[in-house]
Formats: sequence, C-alpha cells, structure tokens
Amino acid sequence: MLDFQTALYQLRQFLKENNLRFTNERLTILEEIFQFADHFDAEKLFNHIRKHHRHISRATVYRTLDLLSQIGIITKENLGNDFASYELAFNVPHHDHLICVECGKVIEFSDQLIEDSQQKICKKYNMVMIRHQLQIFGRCKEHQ
Amino acid sequence: MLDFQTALYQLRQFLKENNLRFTNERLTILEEIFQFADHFDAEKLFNHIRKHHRHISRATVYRTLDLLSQIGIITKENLGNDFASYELAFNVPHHDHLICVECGKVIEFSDQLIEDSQQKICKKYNMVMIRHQLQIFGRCKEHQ
DNA sequence: CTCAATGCAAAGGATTTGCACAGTT
DNA sequence: AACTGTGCAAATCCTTTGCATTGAG
Repeated sequence: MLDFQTALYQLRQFLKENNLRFTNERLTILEEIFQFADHFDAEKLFNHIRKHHRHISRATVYRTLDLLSQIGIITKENLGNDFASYELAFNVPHHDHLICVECGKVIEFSDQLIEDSQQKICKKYNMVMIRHQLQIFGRCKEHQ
Repeated sequence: MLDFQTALYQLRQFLKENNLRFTNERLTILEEIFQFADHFDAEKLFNHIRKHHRHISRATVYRTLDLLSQIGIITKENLGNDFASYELAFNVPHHDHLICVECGKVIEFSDQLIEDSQQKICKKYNMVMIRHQLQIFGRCKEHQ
C-alpha cells in the first residue's frame, strides 16, 4: 500500500516537473487524507480538515483532490451517490467495491478472473483499457 | 429486448396497482424514449421531447424517469459523467459498458464469466446482490 | 368531486470559477 | 519580482421541490 512518504515524494516530483508550487495547503491536505484514509468524499474530508486548519477553503480541497488524482495518489470514483468518492491508490493491481445499499458499508475485493475477462473484452472490441470500475450493490450480512 | 407494448402494459399495470394516474405526459415520455432508445440522459431526452411537445416540463421528465426506473422499464446508471444515464431495460440477464474517454462512445457487452465471479464474491462476503455495474474506460479503435 | 400530476420557478447539493490578495520560487 | 495558489462568494450544473393549477378516475 502507498505510504505517506512515497505519496509526498510523488507530489513534490509532480509539482517540480510542472512548475507548480509546493504549498502548505497541499501538504496539509495530503497529510489529512492519510489520517482519514479509506474511502472519503470531498465534503467529509473538508470538514475533517477544518477542525484543525480553519483557513483551508473548500475550493482548495477540491482543487487539491483533482491534483492528487491526476498524479495517481488517490482515485476518484462514483459509488452510487450523487457525489464523488475518493480513496488512496494502492499498489495492488486493482480492486472493486461491494456496497451495502442499507448501511453504505464498502467492502473492497479483487478478482483476477474478472480482471482477465475485462482484458479479453477490450481486445474483442478493439479498446485500449485505461481504467475500470465494478460496483456490486447489495445487502450485507447485517441488513438482509 | 423490451418492446413498447410490453413497457406500456407494465406502466399501466403499475399505475393501476398504485392508484396513480395514466397521464398524457407519461405516455408521451415513454413513447419518446422508445424513439430515442439506447443510452440517453435526462437533458438530452428533455430536449428531444421539447421539439414535439412544447408543454412538457423538465420536472415531469425527471419525475417520469424516476417512475420508469422504479418499474424497471429503464435503468439508471452513472457512466462516469456528472449526470445520470438511462437506458431501456433489456431482457438479457445483464450487460456492462465500455466507454471511450475520447469520443464518449458506449459499447455494451455481457460476460457470463464475470457474472459468475460476482456471485461467488457476494457469497464470500455474505452479501445478497441487488445489482451491479461494471464500466471499462478506454480508447476505442478510432481514438488510440 | 377528489387527489395525484403538472408547470413553473425557485431551491438544493456538489463542484467550479472569477477575482483580488497571499505566498512560492 | 513573477506568477501560481488561495479564499471567498458567486456561478454553474444537474436534479429536486413547493405551490397553485390542471386533469384523470
């Protein structure tokens, strides 16, 4: 799994390469994400950050989330809500999501058979895969 | 594939069972969807409908789309945009989407191996599956 | 006649943007 | 000093809602 130091390095690297600035806000937001981890959305992260850093604006949070997902430090996905969900990028090849429609619990899983099948399908339709997302909605053990 | 007559019957049936009204607007919107078919979003459908039925409001289109997806005549899905995509429900078990990030083209496919794997995964995590969606983003033959 | 459905415009929620000022490089 | 990043509030996009009116049963 991606650790903070690596992410920080990637961020600095990207900023340098693109003549962008390494600001306190960007550092703070990256730190807070690592404390918050797992799945989160912009609003929740913003509220979390606000507790300790009153001056950071919602706009900067959104802009930084964009930046970080461009770099690949986090990924952005829609988990069936009307807002985007983010999570730290892992080094494992890929994983998908089981989502309980009752309690919203999210379980990650990955399945090589599914990954392979997807590659086959892309080949069949002459597509070059960039990314993919699989979401299974259901009821978890506690909510059936 | 679901044909218009069947859909219409399902709609009337549902309305009757729930003491709701069979209105001209609902009929018109269903008809227009069948002309429009494939994948569409609320705004595009609304514009299409507006050409021939000036009086139908955006609100009614949204409300009817909700109704139709409740009944199961159409399905609602997020195809990576910030708006919902709809399509007519088919009788085939399930299908997923390949989406070209360059031109937005959508290809449908279905893969039994993937379907089976998903069932296995649900079992493994004690989930009861309700629905699922798989989206593969990539570049199509013309945009590589 | 009764109550659900509609149209309209306004509200809503998530996200983006314009602009003056602040802060990196 | 030059120019990107930030905060703020307003704007935007898609979607939903309140309310007076219309229309199906």
